[in-house]
Amino acid sequence: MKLNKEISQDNYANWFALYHLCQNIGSQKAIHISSTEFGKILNLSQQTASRRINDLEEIGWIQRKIIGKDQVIRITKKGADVILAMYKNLRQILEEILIVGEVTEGMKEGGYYVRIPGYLAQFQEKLGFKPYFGTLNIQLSDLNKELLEENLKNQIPVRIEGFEDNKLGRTYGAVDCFICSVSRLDNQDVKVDSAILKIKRTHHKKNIVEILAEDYLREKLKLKDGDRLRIEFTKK
Amino acid sequence: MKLNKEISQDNYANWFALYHLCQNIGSQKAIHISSTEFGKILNLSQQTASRRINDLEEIGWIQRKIIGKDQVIRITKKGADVILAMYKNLRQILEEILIVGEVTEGMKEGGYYVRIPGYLAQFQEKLGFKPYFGTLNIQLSDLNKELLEENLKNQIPVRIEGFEDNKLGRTYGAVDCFICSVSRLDNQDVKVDSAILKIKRTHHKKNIVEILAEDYLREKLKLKDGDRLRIEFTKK
DNA sequence: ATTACTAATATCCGAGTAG
DNA sequence: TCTACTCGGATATTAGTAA
Repeated sequence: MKLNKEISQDNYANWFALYHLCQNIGSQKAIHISSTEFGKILNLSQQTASRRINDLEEIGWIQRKIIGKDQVIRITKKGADVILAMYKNLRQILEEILIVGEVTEGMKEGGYYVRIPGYLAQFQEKLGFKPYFGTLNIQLSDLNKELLEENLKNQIPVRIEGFEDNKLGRTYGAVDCFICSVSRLDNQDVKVDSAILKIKRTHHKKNIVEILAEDYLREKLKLKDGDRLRIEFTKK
Repeated sequence: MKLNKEISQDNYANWFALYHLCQNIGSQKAIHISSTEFGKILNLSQQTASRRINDLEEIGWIQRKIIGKDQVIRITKKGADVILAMYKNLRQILEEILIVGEVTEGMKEGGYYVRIPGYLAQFQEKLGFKPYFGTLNIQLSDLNKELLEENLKNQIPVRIEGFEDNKLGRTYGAVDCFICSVSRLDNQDVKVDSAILKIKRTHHKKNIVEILAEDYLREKLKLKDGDRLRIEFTKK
């Protein structure tokens, strides 16, 4: 009984059709494809594939030219934006679901910084807490690391300035911190304000992140090696 | 006539249901949601929403507990992987569609490097071509820049080593190059082997990328300011 | 309240086919 | 060949309820 031909933007058949088109366009700017071929891609008949293409054109997600037997399709800006919007949504979802890592042993570089008075004073002043004298190390999967890095790009770091120790005659470099909160995966009620320590010369191989907090996190969250933690950014 | 209840993984109704669930779970590990509420999110009836939840559970994308009137849903690993797979596919699509920028004026830092013999010899040796004495500057949108950065992470750079010039008594830092090819958006047939110059002290504000090639790209591709170029990375 | 069954109905798909 | 129409049958959704 509906009069508008149900060609709406939240029709997921259309979304999937666009998605598959994009996948098959690859790096060309346009694709020559018949409705039969497209039907094969979508696991649908030529007739339905043809209707999909029509619908996508009506929505304005694609542009299409039929020249004789040849049909040339290109994705419009509007269509690319639809893909982009979904991409961004998925990224957000994954960041929320997946920024999770395992507690791993040792207090490495991070702990070193906390114990140097020139840094410690700054941590205390700029982070708003006096950090425990060691850091908690979190091991991330490649994907988690990647997602974390992407996330950090959108954060404004707390910059701990470098300084010189004249007596020792040596220089200490600047360090960036990223405010976050950490919690056990199995108890989201207790979230501890923390900071990720971003040290210049990072391990490129090991996806380990160092967490700074006021409390001794292993005790506070009753953590042992291998326990899983979620890192969150209490953002905007 | 089909006996298997058509609860398949490539059923996009299920995919969208999972997607919307994820969006509403947010950073909680689980969500309390009734089928009526879920129906509102999906723009579907309570009955259909209920069936969707059942289906998702059967596929193994979610896990669900009904305790009295309360229904608690959590995404399984398998479900998260489905989202992740789509994310990765979209990223690939966007990289192919969207790594596009506008030609902008000037030969900036890049050109400087090419003219220094200590660098030039290395460019020639390691890139396999003797670069033109200036670079082409490409202005990227924030998103394009972001996608490019992500892409570069997966590339192995050609490292141009730093060196010292004893006569001048100064040091030159290392530079990373990323092999790519560039082409006009409106003529994908001509692709020019090039390299992105990754200079340490990048403009953090301006999303400008510098391209090195054997030919004078402005001439070779008949470019003027504002023309759009696609940057591609030939295969993985 | 809930979830979810069954039956009625709305929607979608593809065979046949025209242009 | 192509695209894309009509229309009957297949499938999905919802209304009415039960539990």
